This record gives sequence, structure tokens and C-alpha cells, in this order.
Amino acid sequence: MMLSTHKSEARGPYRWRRRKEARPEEIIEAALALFAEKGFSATRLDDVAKRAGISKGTLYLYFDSKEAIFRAVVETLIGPKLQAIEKRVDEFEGTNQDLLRQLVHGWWQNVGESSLSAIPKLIVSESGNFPELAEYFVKQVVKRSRKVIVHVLERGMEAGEFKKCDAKLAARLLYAPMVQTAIWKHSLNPWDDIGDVPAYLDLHLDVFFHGIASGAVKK
Amino acid sequence: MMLSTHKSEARGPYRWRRRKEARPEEIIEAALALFAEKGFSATRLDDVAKRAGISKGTLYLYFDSKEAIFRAVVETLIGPKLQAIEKRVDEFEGTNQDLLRQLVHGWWQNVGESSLSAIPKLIVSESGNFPELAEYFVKQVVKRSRKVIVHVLERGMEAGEFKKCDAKLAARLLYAPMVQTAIWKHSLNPWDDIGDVPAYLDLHLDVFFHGIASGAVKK
DNA sequence: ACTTAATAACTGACCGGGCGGTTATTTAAT
DNA sequence: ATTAAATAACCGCCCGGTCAGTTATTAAGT
Repeated sequence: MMLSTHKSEARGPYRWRRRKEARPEEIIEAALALFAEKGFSATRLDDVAKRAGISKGTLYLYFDSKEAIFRAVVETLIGPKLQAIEKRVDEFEGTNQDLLRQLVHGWWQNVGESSLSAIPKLIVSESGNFPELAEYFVKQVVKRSRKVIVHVLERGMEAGEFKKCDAKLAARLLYAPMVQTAIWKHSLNPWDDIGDVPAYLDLHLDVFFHGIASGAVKK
Repeated sequence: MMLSTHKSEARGPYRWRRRKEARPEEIIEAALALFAEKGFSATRLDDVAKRAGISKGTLYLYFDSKEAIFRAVVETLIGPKLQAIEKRVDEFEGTNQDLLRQLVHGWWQNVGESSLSAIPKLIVSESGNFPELAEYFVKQVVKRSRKVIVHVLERGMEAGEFKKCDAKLAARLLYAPMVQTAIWKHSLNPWDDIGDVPAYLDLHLDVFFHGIASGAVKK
């Protein structure tokens, strides 16, 4: 399935074609798919190359190392998504609760259900072996995302929409089930299927907002 | 730090001693420590042996393979803990909310703060490469644990203590932040420290119980 | 147009170190 | 003397990374 079926250029008498511009993206895509499936260490560069429809040597024309490919996957695929989210938050008009509900469900649709959902598990799994990458991810993705959520939560607290509490901890609570589900999906799902994820997230949101909307929270 | 400091038997004129009974436990302990630190693939059997104060060959007198060591870690260390929890649930007298609160905090003290907390991350990380182990873990740990929580939740629902809802999903919600925190501790914690975990769990419990204690939950 | 030279994309055989696993040998214990 | 525990040298495979050579593409020359 899909073996160098890129566009229609497998045609002709050539064994291969020169496609300098298209290669990096194809490599990144192939790598993400395999990383998601097998993890970083267990992914063989030969397999990445084969899936991208090139030879292993060609990988090294575009990336310095296996780790560089990993980094490129994270860098090129996540940035745009986050930017879109930040924009959405700025422009939103409505209650903060509705905004957060939309963000959670939107994240699941755009990230959770795509192969991007493999990245959290990848980062967690390989953080010990690639600390620089973990650091980069925390700075550029985790903290940046949490900042957005904290911002919305605090806006809601000031508006009297939510009970006042530690917004950073509350933000963690809000995304914990999401991230957890993404990680699960790429690990234990075959033996313990969550089933209807949006329903799960709905329950989470109901419990969460009712929980922070009124007087149960200390302090 | 702690290099073959098992009891005092590095002493004397002997290069080593025969300690057939003590070896397996020491190997398991050493393996868990290294697995927690480096992950499964990146852990070298030479290092496990060194940490256990023996040679690599000796490992194979007690275990068939690296994977068998992994399996032994999970099997021998988790069973007893779970059994204790099940007993506690049976014998408990008090509100179901209090029981769950105690279980959560107790879990963090007994598991979260010990090196056992590394196991969830290990399983998640290696599930792709060791599916049999993942399957075993889901059956013997995940489902068994969730069963206990579901039981308590349903008991509370029937007693009118909690709102009726899908207890299986609610159980997932309850332990998601716990498990997430354990995984975090062994991955991104150096760059994104959670800080006071009991405080985090308290906020979670407050939000959760207030959320399911009254009318916000659909259905 | 046609040939030839120059360039850059791409290939795939190869290498070397690392590591899981084995075994011939040594040593403690009885 | 015999047995069993432990060792350490050893094997062989695997895979990330390299590089000498091959092929598509482009440019120059006639």
C-alpha cells in the first residue's frame, strides 16, 4: 500500500526522479507514521526511507541524523496547530466555558484523531534518551498550550464564571484526560479501548465545569 | 551510589558468594531502577548486572531473557499492592467519597512516590514492542484496578452519594490525573515540575466529587 | 536539433560499534 | 571429590551512519 505513489511520477523509464522540494515533507510524514506505530528506537531508518519512496542514503541529504528527523516532525507539524488555537482564543466571543469546551473537542478532532496524537507518547517515551528534545517540547508546546488555557481560566475567574483557584493546576486537570487518552490510543488501546472519546470528554467537561463553577473548591 | 552494597558480603577474601535465594529480588530491583531511568530498550543488561552486583551471565541463571526480567518486575511488585487495595475496599466503613479520597492519596504515597511509579510509563512506552506484556498488564492491573473503582463509584451512586453516570468513564476520569502525574514524573518532570502533587490531587478530588455529586452531569 | 560536459539528486553496499545472549572455565560450598 | 553458582570472554546480528559510484537533469557547445 502506497509505495512511492507520490503524485504520478512513478511513471516513465526512470528508476527515480529528482524532487528536492518534496522530499523533506514526505520523509517527515513517513517518519511520523512509523514513529507512531513502533516508537522511536524501534523505527528503522530503512523503513522510513522505504515508506518515503527513497533510499536510506537520501535521508542524510536532508537530515543530519535520526534525531533530527524526530525534531523536524515535532517542529513542523505542531507549530501551525498551536498558532491556530491561539488565534481562536483571541477572537472568541462567548463564555469562557464554551471556549474551553470547543478547544477540547477541537483538539481531539484535529490532533487526537490524526497521527499527530502519537507525539505525546513519543516524547514521553523518549524523553530519557533525548533530553534536548523533551526540553524543546516542554517549552514550545506544553508551556505554550498551558498558557492559553490558564489565560482563559483566569479570564473566567475574574468574570465570576469560575471559582477562584490555582489556574495552573486547574489547567493540568483540564487537559490530563485529553493527553492521557492520546497516549492510551497509541499504547494500550488495543487491549483496553476507550470507545466513544467525545462522550468521555463530554463527561469530563461536565464534571470539571460543574466542579469549578461553585463552592466546592477550597481556598 | 549503591554499587553492590547488598548487605555486607562484598567483604572477605571471596570474589563472590553463592546466594541463590537473594539474587532474583536484587535483579528485579536493579532492573526496575534502570528501566525507570532509561526505559526498556536503552537499559543494558550489563548495567542491570553491575547494579545487582553480579555479572551478566548470572542474569541468565535466573531469567530467560531481558523481557522475562521486565515481566518479573511487573508481576512480583504490583500484585501485592493491588491485593492490599482490594482488601481495604472490602473492609472500609465510611462514605464512598472518603474511601476514594483515601485510595487516591494512598496510591500516590505507596506507588506514586516509589520507584513503582515508573511502571506505567514503561508499559506505555514499550507496549508496541512487547504486546504480550501490555496485554498482561491491562488484564492484571488496569482492568482489575478499574473494577475496584467502578465498584465503589456504583456503590456511591446507589447510596445517592453520587450522581448516576457511566461509572467506567467516571473511573477513568478519576485516575487519569494520577496516572498522568506518574508518567510525567518519569518523563517531562525535569522541565515541567508539577510541584506539590497532593495539593494537585486534592484539587482534582474536590472538583471531581463536587462535579459528580449534583445535577451537572447529563443522563 | 544533437552531442557532450557538468552538476546535483539519489542509490545501496558496506562498516563498525553496541548489545542480547551463550558457554567454557573458575570458584565457593559441602 | 563433587556439585552448583558465578564469571568473563566470546559470538553474531542488527542498525545508524558513510561514501563511492550511478543516474536524472541542466547547460554549453556545435
